[in-house]
Amino acid sequence: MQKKRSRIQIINQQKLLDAATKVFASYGFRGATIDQIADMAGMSKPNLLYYFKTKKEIYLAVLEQTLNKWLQSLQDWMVTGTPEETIINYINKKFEFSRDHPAGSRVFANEIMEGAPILKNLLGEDLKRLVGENTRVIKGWVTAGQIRPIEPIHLMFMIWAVTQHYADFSAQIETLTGKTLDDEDFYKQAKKTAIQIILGGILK
Amino acid sequence: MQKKRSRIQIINQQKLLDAATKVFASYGFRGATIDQIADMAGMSKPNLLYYFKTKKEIYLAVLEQTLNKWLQSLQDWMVTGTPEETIINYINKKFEFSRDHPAGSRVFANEIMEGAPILKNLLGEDLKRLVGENTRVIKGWVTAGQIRPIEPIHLMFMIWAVTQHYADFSAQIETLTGKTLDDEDFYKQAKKTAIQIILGGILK
DNA sequence: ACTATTTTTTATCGTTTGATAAAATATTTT
DNA sequence: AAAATATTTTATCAAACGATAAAAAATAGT
Repeated sequence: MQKKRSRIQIINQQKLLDAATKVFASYGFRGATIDQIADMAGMSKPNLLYYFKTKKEIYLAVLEQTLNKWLQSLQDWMVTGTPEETIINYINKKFEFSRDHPAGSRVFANEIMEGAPILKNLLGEDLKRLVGENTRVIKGWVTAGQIRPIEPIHLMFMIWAVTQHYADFSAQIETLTGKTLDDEDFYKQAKKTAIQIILGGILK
Repeated sequence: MQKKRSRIQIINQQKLLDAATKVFASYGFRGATIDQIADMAGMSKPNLLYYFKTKKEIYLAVLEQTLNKWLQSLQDWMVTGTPEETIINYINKKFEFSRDHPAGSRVFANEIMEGAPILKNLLGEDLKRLVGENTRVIKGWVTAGQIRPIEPIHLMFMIWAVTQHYADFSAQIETLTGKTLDDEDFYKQAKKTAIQIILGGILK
């Protein structure tokens, strides 16, 4: 039976999770140190370990929180609209996530580049199922002649790639353009270009 | 005056660079350890440090080597052909790099996510210049009415995003599809889809 | 074959890192 | 206000890490 978390506990745990997300986003699990995380949260190391017993525990909590936000942002991709509406909606959601949770996006990227040892289990079959459903929808569009013949899985990879790119490589993008997704105009233009190309590439 | 490198030196340095590229690709600069690198190269740690005095030195050597391969693979993007030919050629080159140097691609990705502290200086203005030239070419296509109106920089980001995605997220791609770019059919299909969509999205 | 040089191994050092124990302080409950 | 509980700080540890010194072994030059 779990005791209910106190007010102070909730505040500090969230403060730590936010700090941890940023540190893990920059340096990955192995490269991040709990000293860094504690510092960024304005806390001592043993105090951090009072809330999360191990480095792995706080990393897991970060992954879980990010994953929830991510899945939540994708819930209604399955809406039954026209291909055009659906794709636009999907790209919108993904761009939103990249803008609102760039650190979370990079945590995923790091985890995957380390071989996704944790995320693989955490996602389990959920992502496979989700991808399976989506590919089936796209396949349906193709056979119904609503879009040009296309390999669904690669279309999905393409959408993921573009939207994540703006979050994961924001450092590079900023040196090249001086802008980030926080810039309203830049955000709109990036999204518009992605939608224009992808829709133009699959619609008849 | 530098003494010429011995046969053994050349072999071992390359062996270390190859191992280091893989380790840095997985864990980034901070997360990688020289023990891991030495192990993977079948060498003792002090022996590694005989060839590269510090961790930073071997990291720099890895970045430099990868950067050279990368720039080399992009040298002739400026060929004056039709937009269609040029884009296809460019995407081809990028896909080739992702297939032949996936670890190198991930080293870049890690470096950029750490804020690109080294790469920023190493690239200096070179990348900016390269990007500037390319955007000018694309802009030319637009004003000449050869392709649909498009924001050049975002088109470039899109091409980078897609091609790099297959290298950087190969772990995820493999769990979802069971395939990697080493699979000839998968490689062709990924490339074909990318070209189809991007060309379809920009050509009139 | 002998010497000089290069390469490898063994031993070790100071720091950093993840983690624990226990004392001190703050907060909540009664 | 006193007692009970929760939180924070101080002190410390063992293991891992980057790095060095010096001896041993291997290779190259004469």
